[in-house]
Amino acid sequence: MRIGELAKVTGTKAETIRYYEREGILPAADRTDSNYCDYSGNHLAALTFVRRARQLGFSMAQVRELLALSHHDDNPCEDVDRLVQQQLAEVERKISDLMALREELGRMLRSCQANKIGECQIIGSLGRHSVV
Amino acid sequence: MRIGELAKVTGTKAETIRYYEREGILPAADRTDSNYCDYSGNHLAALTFVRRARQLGFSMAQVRELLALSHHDDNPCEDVDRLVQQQLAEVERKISDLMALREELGRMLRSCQANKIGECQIIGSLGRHSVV
DNA sequence: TATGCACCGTGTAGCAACTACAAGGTCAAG
DNA sequence: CTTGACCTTGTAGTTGCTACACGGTGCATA
Repeated sequence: MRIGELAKVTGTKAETIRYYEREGILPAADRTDSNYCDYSGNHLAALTFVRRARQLGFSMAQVRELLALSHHDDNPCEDVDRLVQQQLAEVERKISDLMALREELGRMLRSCQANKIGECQIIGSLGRHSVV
Repeated sequence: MRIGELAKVTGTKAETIRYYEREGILPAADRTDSNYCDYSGNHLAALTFVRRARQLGFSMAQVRELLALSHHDDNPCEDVDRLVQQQLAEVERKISDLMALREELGRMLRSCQANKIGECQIIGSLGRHSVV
């Protein structure tokens, strides 16, 4: 399978695949006589794994850990659990930050009854207080 | 006021302040005889504005716009409103993305009853489906 | 057989928004 | 007069890609 096809079936840009290979996130592909990359089902599986983990918000470093863990079938999965829990906590933190922001932005919009910048509460509020 | 003091009162790193100046987000500071930066109350106000806008999730480009708008007291504040509304919409999009992620991660955690990587549903689920 | 076009490979540079040095200058206290 | 905290400039690193430019390859069509 050439890089374009792998790109298409995984919804990943070819350049991103090359980047993963360079970074050692994906194993190097075989090469044809004319130096084209030749990807196997293993590559497809690995790339799918990586993309999915990235979509779930795991960092590249965490993806490396998950990949390493996934290669040891006999180990307990506490470590995987821990990574997922960490990520869940991180996501929850982000959600609550963003909800605070949403409140603040909503307040700003409601506060502005003026129609000149000079009296605009929004512009004013940017200068004064600190967030939350 | 020297850069260290401005940094302290605004909770910004000195290097970040220099970066803002280089980028033209903040006006250049005056210099003392020994070439130290000398910041005024205007700089403090501008930096406070910038930091607050950044904390609210506005991009540097948006901050530039907000700054430009804030300098025209007589203009209507529709444009400011529009920027805040855009940002609010963006924040809401991020919140819903993250809530979907939270669901997914929670599902993964609950699904794993195994204690070996080989049977781990979490590792398994990373390989198979696509995100929502 | 020639040629055109889509594809591929390598290498390098760019994005956002900082952050982290290194190498050297300045200033006040002890 | 030296120590230490502060300051300056310049450069390079961070994360996770993305976007070229330049040249080679493969296949269908004229």
